Amino acid sequence: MNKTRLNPSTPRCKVFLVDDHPIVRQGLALFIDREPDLMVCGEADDATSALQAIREATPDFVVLDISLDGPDGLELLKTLRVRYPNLPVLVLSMHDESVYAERALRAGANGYIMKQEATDRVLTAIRHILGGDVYLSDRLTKRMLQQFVNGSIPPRDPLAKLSDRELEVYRLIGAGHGTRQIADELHVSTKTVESYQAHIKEKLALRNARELVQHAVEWSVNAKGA
Amino acid sequence: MNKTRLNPSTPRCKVFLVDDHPIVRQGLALFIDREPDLMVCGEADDATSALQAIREATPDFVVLDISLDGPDGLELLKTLRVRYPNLPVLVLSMHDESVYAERALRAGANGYIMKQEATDRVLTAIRHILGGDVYLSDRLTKRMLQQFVNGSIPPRDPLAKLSDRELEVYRLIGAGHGTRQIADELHVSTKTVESYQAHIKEKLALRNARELVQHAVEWSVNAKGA
DNA sequence: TTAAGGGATAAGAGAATCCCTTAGGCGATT
DNA sequence: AATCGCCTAAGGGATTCTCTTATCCCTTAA
Repeated sequence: MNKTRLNPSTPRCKVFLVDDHPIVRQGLALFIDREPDLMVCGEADDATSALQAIREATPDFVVLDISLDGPDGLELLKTLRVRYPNLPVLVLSMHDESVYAERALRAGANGYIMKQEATDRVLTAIRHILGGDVYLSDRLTKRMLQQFVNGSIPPRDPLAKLSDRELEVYRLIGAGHGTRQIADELHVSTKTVESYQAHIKEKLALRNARELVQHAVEWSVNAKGA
Repeated sequence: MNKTRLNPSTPRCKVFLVDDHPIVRQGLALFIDREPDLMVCGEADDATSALQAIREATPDFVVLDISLDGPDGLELLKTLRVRYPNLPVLVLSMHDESVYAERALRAGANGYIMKQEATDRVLTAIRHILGGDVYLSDRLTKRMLQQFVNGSIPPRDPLAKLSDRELEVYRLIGAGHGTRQIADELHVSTKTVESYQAHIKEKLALRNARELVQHAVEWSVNAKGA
């Protein structure tokens, strides 16, 4: 078979991109459009517009960045899972796998890949997933298997104790956002955000609000950690 | 005139890319290479290999991501400034401007642009800089001007505008201390500490208390203030 | 020498947040 | 069926935030 031959009877797979960095989006788009069996059918830079655009573009595949402004990628992923249970989603992240990978998979992602990885890995991942597999890095696969074998492993990262929502708030705190601002971004009451902040403080053993901000900012500066 | 005709008498400007995300690098590369007057002459994903590759590729321009693994982009920028004082550098960052822009400019960057901005802005920025200008976002330009106005001519270190007492409070904020705690430590009233915090916010053009803590923590993490 | 400016200190007041307690709904696990 | 964790959010007092204003002291300039 010839990979370069375009066959109109097998139309290209329509891929939708969600990432708040236009550079990344357009870079990916150029790459994907070069493939004979793939094409980009739309893009979005935040969760809200993504949902709308996806409804109209009816993609066969979504590439999703975890760390969006406002409601983050994890939230969007969960919503997508409800509305389109069979739509395959590949999660992109600039963060180390240890922080988001497990959450993403639990939320129904079909694959997880870091932006540090080579670009053609994205294509590999897309094809793996379209073939029905789940795509993970070797390292992460090993870790998940190990976790499977000996029950659960002691979470070395204290952030693992945070729930998805709490982590989302934590991230926004690290970006310098205020309580009210976060409430608006997540479309919940300030009281709810206050609750999350209290939970985070307790789980991370932080004594007051300043220490919480300090912790979150330091984490976000390191931005990838181990 | 045909734009597609390559004219050997006006060689394309050689651009070097430094970013630890291959997706971003290749996306930018595809974009830049489409321009008739620009071309990518090399790439690197960390500071060390960047220095070596730049020596060999002799670029006319460098696009540099601030947040690299290992020695970060700021370090690399400073080194480049020493070795190639006239080599123009555009700094890319995924962080909000308030975090790194000042440091980058102080370290000698010719422009600062966020990955959230449109891709063609990168091209605009490159051309601006090649024309001898400095490229900043409108918002950032405004902020810098304001600091220029209500400060003095040398905005070298924005912290230089802080009084001794204010700097002391700033330090303690960066350590995660609360208002009351700082008041006790300095043996003054909480009202006084509140005043200092307000002064600091104004002098550094920070919008709210969270941003103040963010700024102070980031400063203390970088622990050099140089 | 009188005025002006900046730094250290702090009070007043309304808004926002912090902090602690409590709680309903929901899905998963037991 | 009971329990547990998560998401959501309310009540209420304590603290902080934010803005405005002010006094005292010291230095510099008119």
